[in-house]
Amino acid sequence: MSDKQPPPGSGTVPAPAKRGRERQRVTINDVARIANVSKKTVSRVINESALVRPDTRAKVEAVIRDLGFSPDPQARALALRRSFLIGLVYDNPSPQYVVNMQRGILDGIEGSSLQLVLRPCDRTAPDYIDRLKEFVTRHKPFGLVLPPSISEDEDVIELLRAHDCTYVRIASAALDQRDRMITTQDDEGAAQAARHLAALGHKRVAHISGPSMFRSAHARLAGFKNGLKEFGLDLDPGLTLTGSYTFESGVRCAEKLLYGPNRPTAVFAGNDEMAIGVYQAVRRAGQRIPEDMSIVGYDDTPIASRVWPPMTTVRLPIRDMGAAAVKLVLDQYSGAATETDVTFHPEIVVRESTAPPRAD
Amino acid sequence: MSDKQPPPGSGTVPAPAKRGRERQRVTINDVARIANVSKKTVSRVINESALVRPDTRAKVEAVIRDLGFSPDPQARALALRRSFLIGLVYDNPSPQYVVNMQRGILDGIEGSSLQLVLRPCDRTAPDYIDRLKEFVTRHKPFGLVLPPSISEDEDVIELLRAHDCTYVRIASAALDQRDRMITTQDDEGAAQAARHLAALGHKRVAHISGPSMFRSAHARLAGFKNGLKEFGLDLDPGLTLTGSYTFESGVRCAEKLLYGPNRPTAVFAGNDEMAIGVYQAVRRAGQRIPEDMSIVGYDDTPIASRVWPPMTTVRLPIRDMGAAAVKLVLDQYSGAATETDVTFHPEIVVRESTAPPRAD
DNA sequence: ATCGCCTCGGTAAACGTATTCCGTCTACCG
DNA sequence: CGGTAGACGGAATACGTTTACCGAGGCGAT
Repeated sequence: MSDKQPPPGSGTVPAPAKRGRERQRVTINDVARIANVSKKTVSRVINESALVRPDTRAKVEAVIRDLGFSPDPQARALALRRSFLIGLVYDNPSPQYVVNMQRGILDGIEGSSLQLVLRPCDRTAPDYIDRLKEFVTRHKPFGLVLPPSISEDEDVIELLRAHDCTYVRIASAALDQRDRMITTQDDEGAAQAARHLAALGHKRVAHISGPSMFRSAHARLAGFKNGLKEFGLDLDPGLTLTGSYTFESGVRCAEKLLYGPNRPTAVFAGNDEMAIGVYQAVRRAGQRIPEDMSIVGYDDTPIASRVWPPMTTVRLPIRDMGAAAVKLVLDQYSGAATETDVTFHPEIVVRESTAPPRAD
Repeated sequence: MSDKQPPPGSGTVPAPAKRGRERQRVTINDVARIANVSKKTVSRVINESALVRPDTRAKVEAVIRDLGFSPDPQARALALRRSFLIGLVYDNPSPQYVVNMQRGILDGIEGSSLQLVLRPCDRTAPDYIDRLKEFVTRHKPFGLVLPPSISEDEDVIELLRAHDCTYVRIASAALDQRDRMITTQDDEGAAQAARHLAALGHKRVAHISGPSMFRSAHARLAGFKNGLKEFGLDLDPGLTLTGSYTFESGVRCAEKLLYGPNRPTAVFAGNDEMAIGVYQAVRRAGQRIPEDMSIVGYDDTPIASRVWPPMTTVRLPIRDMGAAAVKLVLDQYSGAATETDVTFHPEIVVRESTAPPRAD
């Protein structure tokens, strides 16, 4: 059926089969007509405007349900100059971290009309900021979720501000500004790791930190030092290496520790990915975990509980953080005057990769 | 600020700063004006129409570059009734598989104006098909990539056909129809695993297959049997278990094998995720890999080379497959009469989780 | 009864691109 | 030099939604 009234008197053309498409898409006009309201009122209902009486709203919503109407995202995007895409912009080298973040975001957009689009990028690429800018100006995302590293790039933040693009940062609490942010107490998590190892009796402990580009790397290093200090221990600078949050870098650093002077009895890695690298190096050297070397990771990604022995690590509720990030984006849109930052607390989960050091 | 043009003749306002927004978005009209062509010609250039002279095309393209113009995706989507989103619809229980597939798709859309959106779903949910339908009708994706399990659901295919939504299936070669498909010779890969184990001297081998919902599970089981047969071996039905492609199911099945009668000396798991579960169970039982139990996985996801000992597995070029899938979608759009299916061949990569069985 | 707020309607114009239906002009081939 | 196919223009409309501007009616409070 055409939704256009044929001009009265021109009864010649059958009219119905408008265009080749079988059944025409139901539009906001149909809803308005059937519900006996104006299309603007329908629009008001859809956009959650408060200026609509409850019974009217109910009536419109009933028609919407009956007709199975849902507003065309492309048309809305064009009119609102804002699409309904949530962009996940990441350059995190740990795939597991990214997967968990994705899950969280998907949890968060459940029930909304948002879609998750992936925007991996390479912070070392020269055109990285331009590509991001192009994405923002072209696709006008509804919101952006910025996990660590990206979230700590002030150029990015400035860019997003300039184009008033909604964003939520996920970052270490170290950042000065706490607006629109999901923070984690990385120093606290690292301190827990330090206390755990110190309590087991380790004296010579090593740390493999993440790349300096990540604030979390600094925060975890600092927290680890502080935790050790509580037990009167110092972190030997010679046992403080810098990796890149990747498996391979974990292997490399661990090998330096194993074959260098002053071999440590325990290693705290900046993330699970590198900790698994330490596993590999220790195993390759024919040594045992935890008897010959205790290992602690960070993040508690799935692999931590899949390796043998199951790995002691600091749990970060990455998935929950992703969901919370979306919630903040949504809140910012609806103008709800809720909190603009959420803090998550890490917690050590002790498994079997840590034990007292062997008596030498 | 009103966005209404002042009536001509009222030369009081400076006019340029139209709307509060700083710099106005450059549109196709600007390009047409500056390039001295009609906006239709610009549209023709953008949409790769053949009916445009090379020099005209060059001129327009130059202006496009100078102005930094790029057509508004939302407006295009509205006009073309087709968005520029590539949907990855998956229910694969192995996160690593999904990550690799994502990477491949991202490789594939590089340089195009497409975006990757994630559509996880649950094939066991009652409304799973309705939700997919809603996505397709509402967002009118440019194309869908369907990895195994989803790709094997004929209801889905029928749905997509009805809404003429472009899609590409990734599936075991077992499927009868080979159109719009990325196929892998799963039986061949499994046969390689069988030959490898048989050549090492294993007689009692077990198989943990994936859920019957996946064709790959059947293909790998069949291929494994055939491979064994080449060496005069049979697959004991009692040593043929069915998992769900998850780590936990791998653990459960392995425990049955370890503590059941007729303990095997080698296990071939339907994917890496389950194979890692076998690792776990064997380790938990205090046994050694590969001395007490040889293990072979499937997929060669990153975890395979991260565990200890590095795992022998059958490599599937998942990332390449994802990229190839996008290529097929793009080809279908441009009407290029290229091949409509691509076949990938798996290849066993021998690491250290397999060895001859101990002499009992 | 009157004022003022809340609710809702009508019309028209955006938003930026694609498409359709011609018609005109150029260039090239024979 | 004529014919023809290819290249391009102009104007209008569609795509489906939002929004601006105004105004009208209803209802409770004063």
